[in-house]
Amino acid sequence: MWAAAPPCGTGIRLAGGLEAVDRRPTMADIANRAGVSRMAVSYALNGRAGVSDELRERIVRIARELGFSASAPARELRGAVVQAIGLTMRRPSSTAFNVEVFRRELISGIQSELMRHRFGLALQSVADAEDELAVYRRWSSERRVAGVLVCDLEVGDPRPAALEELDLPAVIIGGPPPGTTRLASIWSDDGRAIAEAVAYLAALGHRRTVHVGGPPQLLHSAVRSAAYGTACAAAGIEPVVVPADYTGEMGAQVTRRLLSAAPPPTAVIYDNDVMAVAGLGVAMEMGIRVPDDLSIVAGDDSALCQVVRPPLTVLKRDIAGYGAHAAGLLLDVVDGGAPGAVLDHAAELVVRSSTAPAPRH
Amino acid sequence: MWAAAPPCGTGIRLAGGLEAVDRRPTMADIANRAGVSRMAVSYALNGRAGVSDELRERIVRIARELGFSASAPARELRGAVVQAIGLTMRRPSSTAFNVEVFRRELISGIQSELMRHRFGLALQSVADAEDELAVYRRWSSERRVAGVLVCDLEVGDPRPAALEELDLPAVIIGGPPPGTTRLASIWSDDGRAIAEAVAYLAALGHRRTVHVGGPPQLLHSAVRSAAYGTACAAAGIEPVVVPADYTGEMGAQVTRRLLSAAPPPTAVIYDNDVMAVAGLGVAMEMGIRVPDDLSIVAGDDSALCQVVRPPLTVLKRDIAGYGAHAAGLLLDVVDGGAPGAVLDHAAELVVRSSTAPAPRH
DNA sequence: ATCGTGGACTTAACCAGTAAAGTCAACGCC
DNA sequence: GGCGTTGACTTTACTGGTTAAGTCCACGAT
Repeated sequence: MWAAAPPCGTGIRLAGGLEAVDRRPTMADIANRAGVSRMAVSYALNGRAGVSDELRERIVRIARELGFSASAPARELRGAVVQAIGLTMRRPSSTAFNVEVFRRELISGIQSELMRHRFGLALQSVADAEDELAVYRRWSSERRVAGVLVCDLEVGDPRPAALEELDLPAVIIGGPPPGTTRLASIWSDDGRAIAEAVAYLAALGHRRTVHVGGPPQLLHSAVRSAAYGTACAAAGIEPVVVPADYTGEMGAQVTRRLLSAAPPPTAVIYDNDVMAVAGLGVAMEMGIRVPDDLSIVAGDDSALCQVVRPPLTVLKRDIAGYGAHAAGLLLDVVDGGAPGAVLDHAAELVVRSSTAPAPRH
Repeated sequence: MWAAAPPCGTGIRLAGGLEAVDRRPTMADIANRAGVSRMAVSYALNGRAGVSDELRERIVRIARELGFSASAPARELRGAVVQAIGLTMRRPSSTAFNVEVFRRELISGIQSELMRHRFGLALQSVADAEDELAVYRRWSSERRVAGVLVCDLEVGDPRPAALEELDLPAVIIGGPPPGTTRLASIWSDDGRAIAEAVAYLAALGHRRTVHVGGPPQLLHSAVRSAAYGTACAAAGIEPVVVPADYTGEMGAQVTRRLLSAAPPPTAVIYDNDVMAVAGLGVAMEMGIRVPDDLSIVAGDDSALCQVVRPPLTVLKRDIAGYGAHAAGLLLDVVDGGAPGAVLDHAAELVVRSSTAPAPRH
C-alpha cells in the first residue's frame, strides 16, 4: 500500500541531531513514516477528534523528530487568516513625523502583543499617501496581512474610506476621523493632559505661554493645539500656537524666534521631545536660564528628556502600552469583532526640573 | 464549454468603480471572463510565450479591471521565494542595545532597498538568543521569509551556526564572526574611524583619553575598543577603556565617576550618541566646561548630537546606506549568490563644537 | 438477528497558482 | 501528399494543508 515510499529526510544527519533535508518536511512525510494518511496527521497535529490517542502521540513524536511545522502558505491558501498584520511608515525624508520616539515605542508595544498571538508584523515604508494606499491594496489582494494599523491621520485623509472599500480590517491609532466610519480606532485623551500642563503652568504664575505644535494637518496635533487653546481660555491667559514639524531644526528655529520677541514667553509646551530638547539648547545658547527665566514642557517622554540638563518636565504616557492595546484591538477585529472607538489611558504630567514659577519682573 | 460559469464580481458596484467582491479575483475569474484557460492567463500575465499579443492584451485589461494581483500564498506554495525578509529585535528591556538611533536608521535603509524589489520586512521582537533561534526555526519551516538579517553578534554567538544548519539565507550585519562560516556578512571599518578620532584628539594635545564602550561581549563593540587601544599605542598615549551598555543612565554614571577622578580625563570617546549626550549633561552638572575642560566625541550621529549645546563632534556614518547595502546583499544571497564578507564605507569624523585643544595646566 | 451508532480512519476535492506535456490547426517544404 | 515544425492554446498534475464525505468495523440496543 505504501509501496517503497522514500521517507523524508534521507539527507545527512548533522551533529546537532537535526536533519538537513533537501526540502522541509510536510505532513505527507509524517504520514509516510507513520503509515497513515495525511488527514490522520492533520487531525492529530491540530488536536481534533478522529484519531486514537495512541496514533496521535506517535504522530506528534514523529513531527517533533522531523522538526515539522505547517507551511504558512499552504494554510493561508486554504483560507486561514494570514498570521501577520501590516504597518506602513512614511519616509522620514518627507515630513519627519513623530518617528523619533513615538513610533519606535509604539512598534515595540505592538510587537509584544503580536508575539503573544504568534503574529508577525509586516513593515513597509512608503513615500506618500498614494503609495500607502497602493500598499494596502497590494496587501489586501495578495493576502499578505490580516489587517493594518494606521497612524498619523490627517485632515481629509483618504485612508479610512479606502480601507473600508478594500474590506481590510484596520485600527486607526489616534482616534476616529471626524467623518463617519465603521473602522475601529483607539485614542487617548490628549486634551486632558494638555489641560493639566496648562493649569500647572498657570498655577506657577505663567501668563505668556506658547504651544509649539506639530503640522496642523495632522489630526492628533490639531486636537492638542485646540485643547491648549481651551485650557488657556479656562485659565484666563492668552494662547499662542506655533505650528512646527517635530524636527529638532524647526524646534530650534521657532524657539530662537520666540525668545527674541519682546516680551518673550515664560513657558513653552513642545508637542514632542526632540523639539523640546532643541528648544532647551537654544535657550542655553541665548543665555536664558531654564527653568529660572523659561519653563519647558515636552509632549513626549524619552531617555532624551532625562539625559539633558535640566531634565525636562514631560507629558508622559505609556506609548508601548498604547501600541499593544491597538494591536490587541486589531486582532479582535480580524476575529470578527467590531470594537468601535476605544479610549486608552491619557498622558500625565511628570514634573522634573525644567519648570518653575514664572520670573517676577 | 465554459457553461454558465458565473463571472467573478457579481457583487455590488461601488461609486469608485472598484468592485466589492465576496472574494478576491483569481486567475480563474479572469479566464472565465476571457473565455480561455487558466494557463493562458498565467502565461499572459507573466509575460511568457504561448499567447498571442491580442489575447495577452485582453487578459491584462481584464486583470486590471478586476484589480487582480496574484495570491502570494498560492505562488509561495508552488515554491516561489517568499517576498519578505526577516529581522528580529531584542526587547529593549533586557540590555538596551544600540536601539536608539542605529537600529531605526538601519531599518529605514533596509526598507528603502526592499521597497525597490517589492519585498516586505517581517519584524519580530524576541526576548533572548534562544527565543531568537526559535523564531528563525519557525520562519524557516513555515516558509515565512526568504532570508534574515542578523545584528549585534556576540562572542560565541550561536546564531551563525544555527542559521547554517537551517539553511536559511542570512547576512550578518557587523562583519563575519571570528570562526569559520559560509554566511555572507557586511561590515564597516570602525577601527579606522576610531583611529582617526584618537589621532585628532592627540593632535589637539590630549593625553588622558577614555573610551566608553558598549557591552564587551558585543563583537562590534569589542572591535572598536580594541581599535582604540591600538590607536592610542600609535599616538603614544595611555588607553583607558570603560565598558558600558549604551544607555543614558550608565553613560551618566560612568562619566560622573570618570570626572571625579584625579586627574580627570581631558577627552572622552563614547561609543554611541545617547551615552555622549548623557555624559555632556553630567559635565554641565559638575561645572566642567565642554569643550574647554573636556572634549567629547560621540560614536554615532543623530539629530540629538546636533541639538544639544555644544553640538557634538561625532563619528558619522551612513547607517541607512549600510542597511540598504545589507538588504541588497541578502537579496543576492536569496537569489543564489554567495557574496562573502563585504566592506561598507567607514565612518568619518565630523568635528562640531564639543572638541577643542586640551586644557593647559 | 438486525439495525443503528460512533470511533478511527481513508478518499476525494479544493484553495490559486505554475510546470510540463498534450492537442490541433496552419504553414512550409521536399 | 505526407511530414516536420511552429504557434497558440488546453489538459493534467502538483505544491501542502484542510473540509467534507465516505468506508469499515465493533459494539449496543431492539
